[in-house]
Order: sequence, then structure tokens, then C-alpha cells
Amino acid sequence: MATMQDVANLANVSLATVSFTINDSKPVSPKTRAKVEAAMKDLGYRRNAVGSALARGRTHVLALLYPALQHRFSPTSVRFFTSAADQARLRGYNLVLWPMSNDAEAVTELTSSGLVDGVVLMEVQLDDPRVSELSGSAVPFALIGRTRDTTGIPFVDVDFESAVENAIDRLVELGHTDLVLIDGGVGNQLLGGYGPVARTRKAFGEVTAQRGLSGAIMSGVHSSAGGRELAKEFAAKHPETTGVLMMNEHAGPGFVAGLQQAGYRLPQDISVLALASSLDTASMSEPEMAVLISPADELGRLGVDVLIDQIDKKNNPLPQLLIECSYSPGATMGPALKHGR
Amino acid sequence: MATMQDVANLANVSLATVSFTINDSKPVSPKTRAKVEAAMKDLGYRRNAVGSALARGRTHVLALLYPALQHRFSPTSVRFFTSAADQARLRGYNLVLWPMSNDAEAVTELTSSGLVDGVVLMEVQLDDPRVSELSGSAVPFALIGRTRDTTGIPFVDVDFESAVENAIDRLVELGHTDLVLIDGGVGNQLLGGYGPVARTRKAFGEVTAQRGLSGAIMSGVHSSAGGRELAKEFAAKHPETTGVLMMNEHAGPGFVAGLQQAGYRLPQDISVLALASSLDTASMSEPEMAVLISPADELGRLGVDVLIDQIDKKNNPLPQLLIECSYSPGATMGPALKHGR
DNA sequence: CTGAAAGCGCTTACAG
DNA sequence: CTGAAAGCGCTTACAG
Repeated sequence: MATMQDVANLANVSLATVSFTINDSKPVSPKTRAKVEAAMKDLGYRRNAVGSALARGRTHVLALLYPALQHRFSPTSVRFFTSAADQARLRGYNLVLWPMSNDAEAVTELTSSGLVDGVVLMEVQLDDPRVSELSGSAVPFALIGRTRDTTGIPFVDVDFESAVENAIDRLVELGHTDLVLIDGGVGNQLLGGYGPVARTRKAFGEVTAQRGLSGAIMSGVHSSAGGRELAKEFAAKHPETTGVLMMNEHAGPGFVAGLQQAGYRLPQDISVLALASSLDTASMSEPEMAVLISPADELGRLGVDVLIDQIDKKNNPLPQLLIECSYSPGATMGPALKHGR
Repeated sequence: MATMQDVANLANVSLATVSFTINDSKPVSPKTRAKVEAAMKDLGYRRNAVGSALARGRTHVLALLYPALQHRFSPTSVRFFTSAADQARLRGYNLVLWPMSNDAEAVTELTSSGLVDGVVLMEVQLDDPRVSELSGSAVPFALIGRTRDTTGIPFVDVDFESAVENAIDRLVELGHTDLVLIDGGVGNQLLGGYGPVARTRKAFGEVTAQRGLSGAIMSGVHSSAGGRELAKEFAAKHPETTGVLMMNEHAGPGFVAGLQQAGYRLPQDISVLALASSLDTASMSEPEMAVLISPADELGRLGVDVLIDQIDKKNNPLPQLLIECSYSPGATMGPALKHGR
């Protein structure tokens, strides 16, 4: 690989001048610029990223942190990976994947390595130890998700509270008053629980109470087979229920299948609305589910934007963005029957 | 952040000695080592990755290349991201995501940036221009997948040929002689087509011909809704077919649902076997599909292993690994009826 | 076993 | 507008 010095030699200018023309960091005469550019082309020169990073104190590398050993992301979470990587590239950064167990020690290792200019956090818990660790470091960060206390913490997240209200509104409008929320579980209680589930449960409890609806929660399955089993249990435990909020992408299709095996007709006997999911996943079930679509791509993109703006000292105060889900109809939504089944 | 010089000052030794003790690159007396380690602990010192990379000529960063704008990976492809990242971390490397359009220019930009020690390629086409470009560069690489001509090219891939034979064997054993393969399309024909699909089609054609079976191919849908539509078309075009190889994770559940809407009973009227998919995806359909499970996690891991061994000059000749799919039964497999429907 | 010094490939005050 | 030189944080021959 040719170095900047090689270019300088060939163009008969100084190392500094080559740097100036490459970075447009100082005025360079057209003549000199031409010489330098010709030399670069001749040598196929590309600026070495490591040398540059050391001199600038900027690596242009961002880390995407997510819990290690968690290989079963929801299809929706997975989109953060690609949309964040795209946006990073677009803005001249690179995104490195940083799987780590949920301990603070590994965060320190990352932030003090000097490898990354900033950190994006995924799969945030309400009391996430990684966040306090990052707050204490000098490295800028942004969350996709949010902690319980978000004071001074830049984040982008789904507006779960509003999504729950939206979902319940739609069901109530169709006459449903007995509802069940199905989710994937809050996970580690020590960390306050997985944000999306914890917030959704809270909102679900509040909104159903406030409107005098019956609202129960079911959880604990993580596969389509589990969803089938859960449907049996649901039929036994909640015979009066006519409306289901499904916030479990792995179990959704199995649950819908299980309902039908248990004798329910959709949507005559029961309505199901997928929450914070994707069209893709919602259409995996038979019939296709109605769904409040999670703005996953947008979140990945915005998470990176918020982070880079912060690195460039462009945003003040720190942004906290809640993005709405959008509704897409499906064959699982219908009016409640007057007399149950 | 404390630097190595800070540590040296505090420990009253030279910069070099600190380096020697950190890297175990030269003998250091126990006494000196203790002083240095105490100083490091006092200062909370961590070696700066950029300085180290520049001096060593090694960044310990690997790139994972995949086509940009391709946000609809199959659930199985997605696992490469996390399993590769895990293995990289385990071996002391970092994995950066590198979405790029399928052109050679961007590869050059990557390999000449000095940022990465090696490259893993995903979503390989039979005549992939990225591969020829990488072959011409000095940067080590490994494919997850393989090109048409694999001479001298290190790769790990699913053994699609053997999987197809395995699948057909199982169907033939149950009496099926009229088969259809459903896939997601070969994609860009200019690049020879997407490896898994192209190889599977070829093997399917060969094996069916060789055994005197009827074999047709259907394609062109990329969603569960598309799968439903395709089932109608299938019923019309292939009324004699009793065995389906499903290599399309997006369309699979919809196709199975569509079959039943078209009046098929599974598995009495027709058998469906998912190919190179996952248990998760196969269980999304109702009933759950039998499946030849793709060794996705293993491939991500091995791809990184092959690459790092090569960087460490550990492997010679370059490995070319084909990994088998493993069978998992499901309710969609049954004996062929004597007289069709 | 330890240290002084050169060097990795850049950027950027500083001087002209 | 251009250049000589210091410096970013390390590693590693070389000398002792």
C-alpha cells in the first residue's frame, strides 16, 4: 500500500500538502492539487484509516451493543442491525457488533479501548447497568430503547404507551371489553425487566383499569410451538376474552393456529392484534394478523443519527425520540359478539 | 485516559518495559511486573487499540460484507451476523458490518483502508465480483457460501447438494415421485445467481432426472402472502404433485396455509419438507413443517475461524468446508396416496 | 532483564 | 499557499 509520503514524493510536495488536499483542510493551489491528485491516482493511494484515527483522535467506528448469547432476537430487533449499519456507512462511520453479557465490566473494556467514537445500545432493560457505566465514561452513547429514568439520556424508542392505547382503542371500538396481553416475558427482573415488555404491561394495566376493561397478561413462551400450547391454556383460563394483544413475534403464528384448534373462529369469536411487530411476521399466521407495525428501520437509523450528532457536538439538549407504530389491517380483527361463544 | 507513558512514569520503568509486561513479549522480572501491574490498576489503564494497531500493523477488526439495501434476509442468514460476531469476540477480534452494493469498487475501498485484517463474505453469488476483487487484494478473506469456481478460495457452506439428495430420498421413501421445489429465486442472473438457490436447483434437476422423478420449480414470491397465492397456482399447475421441497423461509407458512385453502390435507394429500431452514421458521406454519435444518450458527462461527486461522497463517491449504443439514420431523411428511386426490 | 530510540501513517499548530 | 517538525499511543529491533 502506498503511503502519504509516497504520494508526496511522487508529486514533489510535502507530506503536509498531500494531507491538506485530501482533507481540504487548508487552501491548496489548483496546480499543486492537480499534481497531488495525479500522484494519488498513479499509486492507487487510499488514506490509511488507522494512522488517520490515531492523529485525529477519532476512529469513525461506532459499536452496537447487544446482550451476548441472545441469538433469538425478534425479527423486528434484527432490523436494528442492518438499518443502523446502513446509516452509519451513509454518514462515514463503521458499525462494529459488540455482543456482551449484561455486565458493566465489559462496557469499560470497550469505552477505554479507544476503538470506538460512540456506542449504540440495544435491548435495554429498565435498570440497565450498561447505561450507568456508559454515563460514567467519556464516550458518547445513545439507546435504542430506554431506561426507567431517562434524565439526560439520549434515546430513540417505540412509543409503546401510545401503541397500547391505540390497540385498546381499536378493540374497544369493535366492542371488545375483555382483553389479554401476550408478551415474551420481562426477562431479568434484577435489571428491572426488558423495556418494551415492562412498559407495555404497565400501559396495558393502566389503560384497561382506567376504562373499566378486563385485562390479563399471559407470557412465558418463545416459540410457535409454545404459542400453540398457550392457546389451549388461554381457552381454559380466559373463556370470556374476545380481544388479544400479541406482542410476541415468535409465538404469534402458533397462538393463532392453536386458537383455531381450540375451536375459535377468527375474527368471529376472537380478535387478535399484533403489537410492535412487522407485516412480515404478522402475515406468517393464518389468517394474517392485523398489526401495529414497529418503526424498526427508523429506530436503527435514528439511533445512529442521534449518536453521530452528539459526537459532532451538534445536538443540545440530547434528543429523546418516541416513534409511533402504524396500523395495518388484517383478517384477525372483527366486532365482538354480544354473547361470547 | 491514561497512556502507557503514564504507567511507565508511575511505575518508574520505561515505556518499553510496560509494553513487555502487558504483551508478555519479553521476560520481565517479577518485581518489575508487580510495579507495572500496580501502576496500571492505579490508573485504570487500558491499552489503546488504535496506537497498538498502528504499531503492529494489525487492527484485529474483521469486516462482514453483505449486499446493501437487502433488508429482508432470511431468518437463517441473519444468524450469521450474531454467530460470526460471537466467534470473533471469542478470538479477540471485532466484527464490523459492511453493507455494500454488489460492486468491486467498494471492496477496494475497504481493503485499502487498512481498517480490517480480513473479510467474511455473505450472500455469495456464483460469479461474485466481490470475490475476484478480494482475490486480487492482499487482505485475507473467507466466504460463507461459495462461487461457481472455488479453486483456491476458502469457504464454508451448507452442503446443498447433499441436502437435496437427502430430502428427495425421504420423499421417495414415502412413495412420492412427483415433486416441486419452491425457492426464493436466483436473483441477479448477471452474477450467476444466488449460490444456495442455483446449487439447489441444479441438484434438484440432476437427482430427479437420475431417479426418473417428475420435478418442477416454482419461484418468485418473497412473503407469506405471496406463498398463499403461489399455493393456488401450484394447485392448478401441478395437480399430480405430492411432494414439495420448500426453500423459501418467507413464503413457507403462507404456502402451507394456501395449500389447505385449496383443499389439500397435510400430510394425506401432500408432503412438504422445508430445506435449509430453521426449526423456528418451520414451526411457524400450521401444521409444523418437517425441516432439514441449516447449520447457520456453525457457518458463521466457522467462517470467522477459517478467516482468523488464515490471518494467523495457520491453515494451508485453505479450508473448504461443507456442512450437512440435520433432519427434524414434522407433521407435513406422510406417505403418498396410491391414487392422488 | 531493562531502556533509548526509531517507526507505524497520519494531522496540525507554527513559521515562512 | 507550502513545508519542517512535533505528536497521536503504541511495538520492537538494538544495545547494554
